[in-house]
Amino acid sequence: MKKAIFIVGPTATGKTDLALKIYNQILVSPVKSGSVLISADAVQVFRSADIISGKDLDILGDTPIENIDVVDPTDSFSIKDFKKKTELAIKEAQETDRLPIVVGGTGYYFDALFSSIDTLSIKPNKKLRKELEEKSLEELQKYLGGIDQAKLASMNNSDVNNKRRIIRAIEVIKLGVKKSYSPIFAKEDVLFIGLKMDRNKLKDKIKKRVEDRIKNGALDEARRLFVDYDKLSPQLKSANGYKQLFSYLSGKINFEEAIDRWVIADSQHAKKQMTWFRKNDQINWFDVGDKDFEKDVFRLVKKSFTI
RNA sequence: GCCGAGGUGACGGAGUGGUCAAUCGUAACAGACUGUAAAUCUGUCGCCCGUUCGGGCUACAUAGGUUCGAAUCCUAUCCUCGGCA
Repeated sequence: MKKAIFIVGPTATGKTDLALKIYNQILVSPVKSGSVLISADAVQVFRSADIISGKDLDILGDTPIENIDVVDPTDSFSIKDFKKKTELAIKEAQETDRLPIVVGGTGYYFDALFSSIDTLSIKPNKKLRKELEEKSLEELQKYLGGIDQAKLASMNNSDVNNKRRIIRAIEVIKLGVKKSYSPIFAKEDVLFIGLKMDRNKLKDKIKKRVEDRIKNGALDEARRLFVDYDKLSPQLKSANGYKQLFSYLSGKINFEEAIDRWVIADSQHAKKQMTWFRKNDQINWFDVGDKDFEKDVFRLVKKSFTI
């Protein structure tokens, strides 16, 4: 018997919409006391970041959802916070006989729920990071090799060239691993539903969606946040849409270019999300281009939970 | 019409006789990922063979020419942009 539903897939495939439908379906089920919607999204955690980040407030209506609007735009939020909050929400759901439905596109966040990431307890050391960031890649590699040759040797070509990863590695070694977190369940305990879409169609949809968000006041939202730009969380500053509109507001690029770049960033994001999720062989994929895909999803849900 | 600048791979833009299938950036494609993950990083990127290595073909507006050798020099044509008419 599965213990939860995870709805994954690239942006703009209608994950929230499907989650809500399943939520409503389970609401009327005689064997479950309902479900709990939990978001796995690294940007929608921020308050005041609504339109550009694509919170589906309109389709959610009054339906409660966890992990949305949990921090201020100037706060930081990390995978550690996600793991903590999500596990709490899942436990609570289980205690009240409700089914946890985690929906989102941040693959890394999902993975954190299945593995004991020992280094997660090691907080970022701002001073150390600042200090190390000034060093060149070569210097950092040398430094890491000096304190932990094995770690350096274990890093792949991609990571060895990634300053950020080397700095984190050094940080971890300096502070030492303290405690480990055990996962709340295994991948096999989860019914994975993956939504996908033809790449070109997805690109078109992303473009339209960006245009809609502009019509719905994305620029005003960006302006409001831009006032406190220096204090904003780096995560928000670099998030799709925000990054480009901030760039426009600071006069670096014109509006049209900002829009174009936003669309491109979203498409690239979708591609990277697919790269991430493709590795997970537990996912049951559904093409949202198929007319009857929802029926198939419901059939699978029913079968998996006997509701 | 005259004067000036220029036409390079999907795009931007280097290169100004040989080491050029052509630096670099973007886009695209594939991938990595253990506290920034919508982040950060890696690989590929004219076509065809062949394993790394290599080999062949077609290419720097078009057509000729000079030269052992041209994206680079010369001539003509077409086109673009700026200035003057």
